[in-house]
Amino acid sequence: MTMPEAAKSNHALQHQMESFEKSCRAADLKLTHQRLEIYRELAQATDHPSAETLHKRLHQSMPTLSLDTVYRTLTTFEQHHLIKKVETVDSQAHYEAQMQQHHHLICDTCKEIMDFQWSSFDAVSVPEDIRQWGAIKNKSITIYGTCRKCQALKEMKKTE
Amino acid sequence: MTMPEAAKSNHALQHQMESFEKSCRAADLKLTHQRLEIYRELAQATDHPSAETLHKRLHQSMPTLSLDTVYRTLTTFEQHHLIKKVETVDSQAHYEAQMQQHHHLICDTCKEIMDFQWSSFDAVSVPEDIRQWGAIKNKSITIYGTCRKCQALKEMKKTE
DNA sequence: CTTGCACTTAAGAATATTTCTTATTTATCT
DNA sequence: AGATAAATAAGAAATATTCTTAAGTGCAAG
Repeated sequence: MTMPEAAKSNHALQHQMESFEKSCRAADLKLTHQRLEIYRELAQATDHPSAETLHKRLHQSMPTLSLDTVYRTLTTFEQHHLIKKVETVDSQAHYEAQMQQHHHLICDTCKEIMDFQWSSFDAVSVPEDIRQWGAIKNKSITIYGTCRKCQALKEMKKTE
Repeated sequence: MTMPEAAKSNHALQHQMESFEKSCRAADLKLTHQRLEIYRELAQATDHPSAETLHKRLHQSMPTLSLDTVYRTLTTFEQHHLIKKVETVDSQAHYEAQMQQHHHLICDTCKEIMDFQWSSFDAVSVPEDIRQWGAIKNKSITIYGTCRKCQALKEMKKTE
């Protein structure tokens, strides 16, 4: 089991970019500056950002990048299975570039989404009567609770 | 383990309505016609409807019911933990009145969401290093795949 | 290395989803 | 039944996402 990823190393990111470029070529997607930067920004992020958040971050270095391009590009990537939309109860859609099997922890206070692995769960197959439902492709867990940071903040407020 | 609920029996629904009314009184929520009908419609539904879907269904019997009231009422119910918002990648928010621990099957073709139980999973506690993250309140599974109905349709198209 | 063309982008308009404002109505407590 | 705080309807507004169109760009063929 691995702990929540720290900022990705340059080497790992570069490798991921190369693999991304290869996938784009295979899918006949042109390698535009916008696509490369949007993918890189998402791959570097550890917080499952929304289109708006990505746009804000990229605006610094690409002042003419339109929000629509971010939306359109994320949708294109998702259709080609290069990134994933994250299931949330949020009004904005959130995205991740992490394509390996993993699960999510969501803090009910700060709403932060963290990745985690649980390989022994991944290995079990679902009960027979659920398999009847159809062709199962994937199963993933979402854990809800309050993260340590938010717990600590609540404690502080109590003692005030 | 129970299979996906069939249309709820009159008796069970009546019981659920009584329990709902009790919770409303306890929470100082006035028992308006709109609230009762919105809750009843959601409790009867097996498809995790959106506010818009509920509004369409209720419009027949309550032509003056506003969509805003449906949104506002669902939000109120959710804040009082009388219903739940369902995690999806959909642009519209989906709701359910089922408050017992359960999990979801989502068909990638027709997008239908079904409930299922997996009590042996519910019983296991999460690995130690994940428990470090904070105070865990709940864990739930989402299974993706193609339901039998949609599989059958795909087969038909192939043989055409 | 230039030219053509299909694909992509930016900008603003349009649509979709959800929430707010305000005047009116209603449930509940006397 | 009357008072009152809460809830509703209607339309306006805010937020989130997608579409239209004209201009720009990657990349393949010459």
